[in-house]
Amino acid sequence: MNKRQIQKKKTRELILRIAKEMFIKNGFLNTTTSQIAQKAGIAHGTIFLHFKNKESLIIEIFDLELEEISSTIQNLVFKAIDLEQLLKQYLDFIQEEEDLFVVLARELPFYSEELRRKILFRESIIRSHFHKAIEIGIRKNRYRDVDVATAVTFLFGAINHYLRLKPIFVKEGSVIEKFKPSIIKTFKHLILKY
Amino acid sequence: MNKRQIQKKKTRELILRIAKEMFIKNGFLNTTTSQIAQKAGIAHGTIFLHFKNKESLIIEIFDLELEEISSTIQNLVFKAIDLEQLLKQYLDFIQEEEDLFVVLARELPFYSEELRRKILFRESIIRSHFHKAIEIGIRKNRYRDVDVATAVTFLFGAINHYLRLKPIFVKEGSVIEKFKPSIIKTFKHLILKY
DNA sequence: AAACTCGGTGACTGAGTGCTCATCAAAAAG
DNA sequence: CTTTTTGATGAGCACTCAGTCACCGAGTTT
Repeated sequence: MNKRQIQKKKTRELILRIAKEMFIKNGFLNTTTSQIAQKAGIAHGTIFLHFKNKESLIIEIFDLELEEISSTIQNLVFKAIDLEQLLKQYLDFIQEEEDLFVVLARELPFYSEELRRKILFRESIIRSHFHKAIEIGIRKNRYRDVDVATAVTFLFGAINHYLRLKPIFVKEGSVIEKFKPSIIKTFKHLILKY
Repeated sequence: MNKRQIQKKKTRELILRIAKEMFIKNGFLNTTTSQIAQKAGIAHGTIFLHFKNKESLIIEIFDLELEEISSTIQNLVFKAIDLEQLLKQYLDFIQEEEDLFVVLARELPFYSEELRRKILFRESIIRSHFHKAIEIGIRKNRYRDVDVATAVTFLFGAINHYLRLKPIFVKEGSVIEKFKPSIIKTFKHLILKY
């Protein structure tokens, strides 16, 4: 790589890094390309030299981000001994990346078809892990015979509820941390026999 | 009232009616004041003659709408014999006004502080009815000793989940209708002993 | 009938937005 | 050294939006 190629790559990575920071902090919808350029210390037009449009920039960021999330979850699934462990660790992970999950919980319905499908596809994989774990428990007669898909929706719905409306639940700090125990307890109530 | 006052009132009510239609159909965020004016067959400026700004127009519409919702729910509570009846009738009501509830589920986090507080206040009243009904059941030893607030959040979280992402669940028609039985069943699982 | 009032008008403003393109300067190629 | 290439620039474009204001004319008052 010659000087030009190196510089080009650096600029591209700078844009990705700053954009990711800003998307997570203020959401995708509320982050403008001018803001990104300003914060990155580059010209506004430079962004469109590296990315066809704002949409493809966000798509690339989410692709990288979702890939990372997926592999982290994949690790959790292998490590987690039982369903409670899985849920606990999943909530820990959300808590670590809470700003990102808050943005996703809020903005998802407003994203483009393509982006929404990608995110929901990843979420469906995560859901399927819970799905399987519950089904196994039911088959072993350890869990109640619940409607598995709906039970998972109850769980994910509650998590998203806390994330979406985070400011009314906590002034600062993590909302997931605050409600983790009651989420776990209630989910256990839902599936455990007595 | 003279001719002028009558005409003024008519225009005001026309704006409210058309705006409400459009807000419910396309959401508050995606409805512009120009669109409202065009559809109402009046000049754009006329809107701001009757309402200080777009925000106060939406606030007035929601105030009327939320008042109606509240009184309907109040009636449900008196009619409903038990918790299952209450939930069933509440879901029936959401189904009737599904377009509005879809918009609220999606856009709520983006509304102004004032509007959000108003909507959440009404929702909290509805939640409190479920809350009370569950608590009574627990005291009578008919329900399990669940964390009541979280159980209600699981329920409302799931309902909002279906509403927010309606297009991925149904192509057309009501998403609540489709999932009503499984929502009721799963909620019963959550609170009923066996 | 003249003067005044006021609801309604719509062109206009200003603050955005994503995106473009003529231009530049430094690096690469000849 | 000269020419060509190319990444970066930033003024500016086309567009959207909520909100304003000088003006009009029908309705009301005198």
